[in-house]
Parts: sequence; structure tokens; C-alpha cells
Amino acid sequence: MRLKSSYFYTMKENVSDEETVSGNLLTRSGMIKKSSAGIYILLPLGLRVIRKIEAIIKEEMENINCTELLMPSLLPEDVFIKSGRRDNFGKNMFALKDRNEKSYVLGPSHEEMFTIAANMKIKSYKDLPINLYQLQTKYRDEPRPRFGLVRLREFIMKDAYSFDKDLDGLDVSYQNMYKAYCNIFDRLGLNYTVVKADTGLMGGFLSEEFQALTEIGEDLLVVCEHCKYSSNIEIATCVDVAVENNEAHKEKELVHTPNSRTIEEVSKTLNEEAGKFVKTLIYKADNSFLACLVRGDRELNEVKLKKLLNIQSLEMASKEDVRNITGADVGFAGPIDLNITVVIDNEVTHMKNFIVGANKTDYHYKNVNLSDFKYKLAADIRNITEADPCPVCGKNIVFKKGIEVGNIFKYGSKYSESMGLYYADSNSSQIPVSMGAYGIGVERCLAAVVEQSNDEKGIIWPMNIAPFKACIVIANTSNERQVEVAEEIYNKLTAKGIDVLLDDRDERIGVKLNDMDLIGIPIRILVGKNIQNNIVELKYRNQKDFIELQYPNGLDEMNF
RNA sequence: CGGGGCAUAGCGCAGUUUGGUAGCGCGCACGGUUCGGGACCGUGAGGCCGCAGGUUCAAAUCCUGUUGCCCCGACCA
Repeated sequence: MRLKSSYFYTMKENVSDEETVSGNLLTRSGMIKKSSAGIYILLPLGLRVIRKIEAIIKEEMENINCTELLMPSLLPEDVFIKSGRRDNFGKNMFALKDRNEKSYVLGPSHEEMFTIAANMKIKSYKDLPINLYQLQTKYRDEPRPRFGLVRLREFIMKDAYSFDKDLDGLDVSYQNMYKAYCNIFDRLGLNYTVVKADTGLMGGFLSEEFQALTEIGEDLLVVCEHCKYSSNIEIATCVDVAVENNEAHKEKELVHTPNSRTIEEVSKTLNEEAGKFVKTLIYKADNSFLACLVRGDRELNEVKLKKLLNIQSLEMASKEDVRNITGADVGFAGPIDLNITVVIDNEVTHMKNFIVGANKTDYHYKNVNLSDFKYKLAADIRNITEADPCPVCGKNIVFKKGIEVGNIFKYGSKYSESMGLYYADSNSSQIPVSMGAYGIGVERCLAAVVEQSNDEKGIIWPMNIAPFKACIVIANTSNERQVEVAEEIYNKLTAKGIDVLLDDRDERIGVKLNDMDLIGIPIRILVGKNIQNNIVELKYRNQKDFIELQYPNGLDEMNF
């Protein structure tokens, strides 16, 4: 591509509606442009990167015999009603009606559609296994799109689905996909880790996430560097061992704690550490209320709670509900004489003489013990902390932040049963197909790469996905010899099939070099003054110094 | 959905407190001087001050409503 006659622009300053490094660099380098919240234009340069990522994905999919097809974006709402997911997605689905008032949605995910497609082919065990995928635009009306290309409302997803006879078959497909995913993210040049995760909205019984490690990551990952345990915090298990505690059992005592609603406030009022408190969180779980107890300085883990009690919808109770249930203002709830279901965190069972709300405005109880109230069960319902031991080996864990760039699921028969995808085995029995699903967020990969690979000058693309592998900069376009040589190099490399950019703009050299640094082209060939001595200058974006190359021989020997 | 912030030229911002007819830098156009790391001088184009109402002789500025964008949170008990 010749820059002079192409769509290309850069910006010197950061834009105000992007907060992240990647959002800003991609915007400033003219690769993307925000259209509305969570929706972007992919400009020519940005699209080239997207296409390269897609090409890598396609190769790796073909390598494991996964076949591409393309689903529509506009889907009849009925299929989601049939699978039972219409309500799960709720407001996250963009919904619309056609002229005849028939309801459609913009596909947020395509399990149902792939199940329908699979049903056309799969009749017998002889038709299995089968793997299908697509690269297609997904629509999700996220409550809060953010972080540039990280959380989008319209985005390209590679979604693949495996269809097997049984769980053993599924396991083979799953492992193949796992390896393909590692290949893909390796080739993209991402620094990532794989963690166990909640199956969430998609359902099923196993999910692992490929997490690109960056500070702007929205997911908190729990990693043990001793035994390789790694998990999304949402399902990281807390192991609470009873600690030696010789404290004498004391009698509970009502204490006055005016205007002390939060743990922070009460701990100040009573001059006690947060760890001495047990907080009581009132939830509305489906259609009943629930009180959950965790230590004052801990966070409740809603994913664990939902799983534990098989809850569909879980939200904090309203102020009014809390008042009705506890008889006190928000901030003074406690488990004593509370007549709703009480669930306590395992850790609380090891505590003695702790402090809880008194269900009376401006009062707490201190020296409370388990025998002072009733509870339905004790379980692991809190978030793990960095001070907790690894649940597998007991050693130290660390937290990391990640962007979820890929996710793989074992569904089993969840969708095949709801969508009626059965095959005949050798006895002609109808057996539900075992399914797996495998997603990659294409724009997210791009954002994650930029987050991980940049400097004060701009983006540093890995060779595999750079919009161009090399750029040729003409130092002075009014020098005929420089132009001539640059053209020769450009034509030669182009003829070899190498993506190369020719900066033939009539700009000062500084402008051109800075632009090339900003857009992050890995290899730069500068044709300038030294061409008098048949020398061109070669510089790698990720290195500091340039190399003098003899022209033309030095270039001909280079590998791109 | 709750809280906060912002909206003025393509981009970044000032002007709003105290109402008087719009400004700076970058970018863009033209001319000149420059020309190996974002040049300099001069001239110039470009804005319904997010949108809709209202107050006023007069509104970017005050009032009401609305939309969009960003951030924080989705909690605290």
C-alpha cells in the first residue's frame, strides 16, 4: 500500500472518550473510530489486523477439522424461547420486530442455531463427531460497554461447536480445541493464562477461560505458581481451616452504635478490626429472601452462592425489604432472631465472640457466637483473598488481572436436549448429542495485544498480526534516487507477497518516522541520504538501533 | 440500574462563576523559507457552543427538559 494515495491518518493527542492505552493508540493510529458506546468503525489499518487474526484462527480451526459456516445475525426470538435462554439474556439482547410484528433478536451467541444446523446432518452415531465454526458479528446490549475494544456491544466472535456421541468423545474434541486455542494465542503473541471459570449464562459443566494478562483486565484470576492451580476468582475455592482460638466463650451484649452502618463505620465506633465483624447481607434470591453471613473484611461471592442454592436470579434486597425483614434501617442487619433463611460462610464457623447487627437501628451485638442464632447451612460463599492458601497445594497464591479472550465449554447434553438434537446408536436408541462450545473475541485479542505491546511511541505489533510486516520510508521525496530505490524495494517485496507499506508522503522525515512508530510496523526500511553509498537503514520496531544494509544484496538476503 | 463528570472547529482545550454576538494549540488550505525524528514565518478556511423549550432588549453563559459520551459501582448491611 502506498500511503500517499491511501486512507490513512494519525493523531498526535489522546482522545477524550478513550481511557485505555489500547483504545487511545488504536484511535490515534487511525485503526478504529468509536461510533457509539461499545460500537466501533474498523478503519482500513485496523481491519487488516482483524483479518490477520481471523486468518490465524481459521488455519488452526481447519487443522483440527473444524469446518466454517456462517449464521445469520438476525434470529427469530422463538429459538431462544425454545432453549430457555430468552429470559437469561433478558435486556442483553437487542430485540426488534419485522413489519409483520414477528419478533427477532440480534444473535448474542449461536448455540441454538448451530444445534439446528447440526440436526440436519446428525442422524446416526456414524455422523459423529462433527465440528463447526463461524466468524461472525455478535450483538450484546451490555449494561456497561467500556475499555475500548474490550467490552463491546457489537463484536466479531469466532464461535465453534463440537458434536460428539458421548462425554468421552466430547473430551477428545475439547482437548483438541484447547490445543488449537493455545496455538492461536501463541501465534497472536499474547501473554495469557488459562483459568477454570463459571459456566454462567451458557450453562454446561466445565468452562475454562483464556485470559490475556493486563492491568485493565476485568477478571480477577487466582494463580498458584507452585502447583499450577489457576481459577477465575468467581469459582476459586476457599479452604478455611479452624485456627487455634482459646478465647473464652462470652455472652452476647447489645451495644449502641449510632450512625454506624458500614463495617468501616462500626469498626471505628467500637474500635474493633473489621475481621472481628460478621456482616449480614440480605439478598432477594428468585422469589424469596436470604441472609448471607461473611466475615466483615470479606466479600460475598455471588457466583458461588447461586450455584450452591441453585438460584436463577440473585440481587441485593431493596432498602424497604431490608427494613421489613430486619425491622431496622439498612446497616444494622444481623442473624439473631431473623426469620428468613440464613447461610453462613465456612470461615464464620471458626469465629468466636464476633460482632453483628442487632436488627435494631443504631445497635449491634458483640460477643456473638454460632449458638446465638440459627442457620440453614455453612458453605464456601466468599471471595478468596491473596492471604488464603492455594486450595490444591496449600501454598501462596497470587492475583492477576486478565481480559477474557477465549472461553471453552463442555455443555454435555444441555442444548441437544432442549433443542431436540438426538442420534441413533447401534441399537436405534435416541441419544442426545454431547456438545462443546468454544469462543474467541477477535477485537478483544487485538486490544489485548496492544495493551501488552506498546511503548511511549505507540503500538508494537507482533509480526504475525501487524497490519504490514514492513514499511519503507522515503526520507526525502524530492530526491529522485531515494524515490527510485524505495519503489524498487516496494515492488520487489510486494511481488514476493510480503505486506509492505510505502511511505511516499511529502512529509518531513520526523513526521513519517513517528507515524510508523505509532502504528507499530515491525520492520522499517529507511531510504535516505546513505543511498549515495548504496546503504539503506533497517530498524526493528522493538529494537533501539538501526542496521545499515547494503542495497540491494543485503535486502535480498533478508527473511520476512 | 445507582452515583459522579463531560458535551464549544476534525482533535485537544479556554470562555460559563459575573449574560453583550466565539477564542487558543494541533490539524487543514495557500505563499515563502526549511528538509534525517512531530519545522518556521505570513495569509486564510472552518463552529446553530449536543438537542428542545423557557427567562431576557440580548443566552455558549441563567432555568427546565432531553440525548449522547466517559468514569466509579452494581454496592454498603
